[in-house]
Amino acid sequence: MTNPDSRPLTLRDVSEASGVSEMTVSRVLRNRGDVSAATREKVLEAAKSLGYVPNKIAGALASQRVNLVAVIIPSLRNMVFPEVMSGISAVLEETDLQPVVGVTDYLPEKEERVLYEMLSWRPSGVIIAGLEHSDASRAMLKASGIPVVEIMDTDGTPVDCAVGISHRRAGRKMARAILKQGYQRIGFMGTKMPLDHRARKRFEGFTEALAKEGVEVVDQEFYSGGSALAKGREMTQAMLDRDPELDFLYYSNDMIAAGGLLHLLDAGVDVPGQVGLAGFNGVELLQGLPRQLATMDACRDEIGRTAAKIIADRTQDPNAEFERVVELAPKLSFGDTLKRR
Amino acid sequence: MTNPDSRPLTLRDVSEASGVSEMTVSRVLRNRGDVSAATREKVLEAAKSLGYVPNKIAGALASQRVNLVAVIIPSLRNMVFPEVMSGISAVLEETDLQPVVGVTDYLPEKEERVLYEMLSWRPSGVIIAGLEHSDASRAMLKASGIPVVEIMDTDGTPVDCAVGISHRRAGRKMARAILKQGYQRIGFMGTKMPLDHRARKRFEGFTEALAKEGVEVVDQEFYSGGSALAKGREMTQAMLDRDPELDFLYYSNDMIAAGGLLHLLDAGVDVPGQVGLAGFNGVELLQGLPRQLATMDACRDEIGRTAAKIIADRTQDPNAEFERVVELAPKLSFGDTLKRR
DNA sequence: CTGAAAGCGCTAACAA
DNA sequence: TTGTTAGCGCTTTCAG
Repeated sequence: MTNPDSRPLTLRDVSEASGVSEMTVSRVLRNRGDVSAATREKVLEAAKSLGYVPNKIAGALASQRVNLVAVIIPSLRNMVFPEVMSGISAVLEETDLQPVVGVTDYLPEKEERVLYEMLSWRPSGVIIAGLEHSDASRAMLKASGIPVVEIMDTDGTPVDCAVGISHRRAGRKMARAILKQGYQRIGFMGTKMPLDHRARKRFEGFTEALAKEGVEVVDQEFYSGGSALAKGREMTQAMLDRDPELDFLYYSNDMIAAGGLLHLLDAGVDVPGQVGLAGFNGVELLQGLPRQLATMDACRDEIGRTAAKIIADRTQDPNAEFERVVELAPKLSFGDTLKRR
Repeated sequence: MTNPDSRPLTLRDVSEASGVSEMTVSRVLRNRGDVSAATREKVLEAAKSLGYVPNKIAGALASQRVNLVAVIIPSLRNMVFPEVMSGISAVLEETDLQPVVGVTDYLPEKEERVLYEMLSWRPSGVIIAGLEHSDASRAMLKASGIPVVEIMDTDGTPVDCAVGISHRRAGRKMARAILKQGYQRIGFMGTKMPLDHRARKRFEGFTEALAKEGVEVVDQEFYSGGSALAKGREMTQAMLDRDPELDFLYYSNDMIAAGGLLHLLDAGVDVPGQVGLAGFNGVELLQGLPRQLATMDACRDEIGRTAAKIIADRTQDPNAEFERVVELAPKLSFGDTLKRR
């Protein structure tokens, strides 16, 4: 704030400094329409030497166009979302659209506030995590008249369109893989997050597929707060203390699974011979653990890219075709912790 | 996009629906000025039933006020920045200001673009990581006429004001602690990031303090890309192969330090007896490792809070007093990997 | 190729 | 307590 009182520069300032009409200055600055090289030169020089920064607020109001895409996610702490963001940014950087992030902390009311706030800037599109929203949020999305892509999840009905994976199917797939390896006494650990619908759906799919084979989860535990690695350790120890016969542990995310793995190795348990282990997400962060964790890739980057692509296409051409639901297939990697024989 | 062609609602629509003037509708919706309970009621009902979402673009243009704070950081992947964001959000949530994030990927040119883009929305303040910016960026910040807080680092001269820690001092402090424990043959591993000025300054402070005691870093290695944990493992193994006499390893961040730790334990090395270890950042993520890493807390949350506080105060009162440089003191934790005797 | 006029949707300032 | 008027800084549109 070296320049606290001087009025911000306007087009008019550039116009006066260059002796060119505001309109033509505006054209030059936006590379719109034909402007003679000489005039363009004059304008550019004046703008640069003054240090003019255009006022997008006025521009957006006049043109009724805002090159912003609202991206609404539950958290930045969970590495999943920064990775989705990367995919989105990578695609939007090829266009003139810009992502703007809003964080909901997994709270529907906060989601509603954030959404309202973002929509009031009249963005060109919305990318929002999950298919579960308050009625008011759904109403706002519907009324907005802009492309809306719900991401991460495809188990449900999108307001407009969706890109993600089926977490229910992912849970089932993992359950089948575990049973196939001959594991039988299975424990589950996850976050205590009634509002993390995707974790819930995975768990539901998981138990459902087990049930189909007559197997039930022997024990389960949910945590909240604290360091995931440490919690994974603690819960794993506690669960094995309660039931030393457990032969498989399924975790709702890779971090707590890693904690569990470290505990088991410390305790001298044979992994995966005596006890198998699997997490979820395929976070790159964790490559380099003593054992490579069995996990399932959530297609984060591709989800981001696909969602951004849909927004970009539909922004460019409102009649562009698009799929209502894009279901990606998560890849199961067995790592070193899911193979009995 | 269920509602693709219908014109977005305006104040006028609410005005007509409620039979109240636009101005009064505006007052109600902003809780400004005195409005009779009856009128307020009518307006609120009309607005809600129509599903009206105000147009902040028009509002901002008319009022010359934008309740946005631009937050410009190098990356969302490095957990440091989401944590700073939390601090910022926590404070701004008490005000009517909203953070908007821009990511630079550690590239000065991208920083310049992002800054330009954000300033063109005329935010109420800027929080930007680091003290090193291109001339153009510094010029824009100076000319903006709004409060600018440069965060994370205090080794240098801020454009307006700064909140952070001295990374040089942090490096020195760690060096002294290591020497004091009697370690002598010290190796260093870090990211290959010429543009990560803070890591560079830590390293400079580190070598400087060692030099003062006549000690030199015996070996050093820099990496880029890949999983930090895995890289930490590999580099550590390679370095110890090159020089088995090393007795201390200093890493530029906790993730690679954790990889190093896992390798050493696998290799049966006595930590910290035979080889000591230290990282940087104090990421909570890593609590739960077999040994608690020695590290230094970068005061991320407090940096975010303090920076946001400064912006909030100065936005409310342009003449508010504030410190030009707030240097926080990083706390050194010895954990289990930095104590010889 | 360049310019003039008329708003975009809202709010500051004033009047009633 | 409520309403009226005049812009905010730009872009659209239409005329030169």
